[in-house]
Amino acid sequence: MGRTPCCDRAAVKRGPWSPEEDEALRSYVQRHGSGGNWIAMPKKAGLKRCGKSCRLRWLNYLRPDIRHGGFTAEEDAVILSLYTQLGSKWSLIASQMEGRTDNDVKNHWNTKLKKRLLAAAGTFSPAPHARVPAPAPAFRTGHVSPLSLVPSVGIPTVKNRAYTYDDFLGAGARDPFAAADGSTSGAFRGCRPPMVHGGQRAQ
DNA sequence: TGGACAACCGTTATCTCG
DNA sequence: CGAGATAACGGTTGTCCA
Repeated sequence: MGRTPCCDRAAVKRGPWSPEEDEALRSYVQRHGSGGNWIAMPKKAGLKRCGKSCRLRWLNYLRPDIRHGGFTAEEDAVILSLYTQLGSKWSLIASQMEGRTDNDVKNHWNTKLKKRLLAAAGTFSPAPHARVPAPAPAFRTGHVSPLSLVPSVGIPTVKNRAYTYDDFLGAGARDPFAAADGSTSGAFRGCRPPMVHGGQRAQ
């Protein structure tokens, strides 16, 4: 609705990624990181893709620490528990689960867990008010660190602990991939790492 | 204050499998 | 061919800097 597109649709390739494109993106990010600028990166990497598309592809698919599918019952429990506490804060939920992306968690919820929950609610509790746990009011203001809420939830955790900002600074210093991907930044919405310059954030 | 950017999340498109 | 799973897109929001 009257919004300028993030990139020139005519000039960029869209749709599914080819293995060649994956390889180009992977090798570029592994060698250089995103260069601090996803918008400029595809050009440097020789990709005819929107920077946003590259970023998403890397974060959701190409990162070496990503796991796909095969959600365990424990992970299901974590998602369910966090969803009842946080609502659809997929990035927050994903940040509590090793190797999972917000997109993965969201897809898993929408395709499996939601239905399962509805079915279970229908079986065990016909009362309308008891069907789906009402999500907690969304907080997007960033005035409160969302992670600070998680330890009080009393959930089974997949990770040993919740990461802290310092953990990621440290990980970034050790691991070029962690430095490049920004994968867990969602956990720090409202208390993000400072930008270095021109809107770029230190990872 | 507005532009640029990353991050986020809902929705849609595409693929896969029965 | 339809349903389910997954990948990608579109639009919004929040933060930073000039």
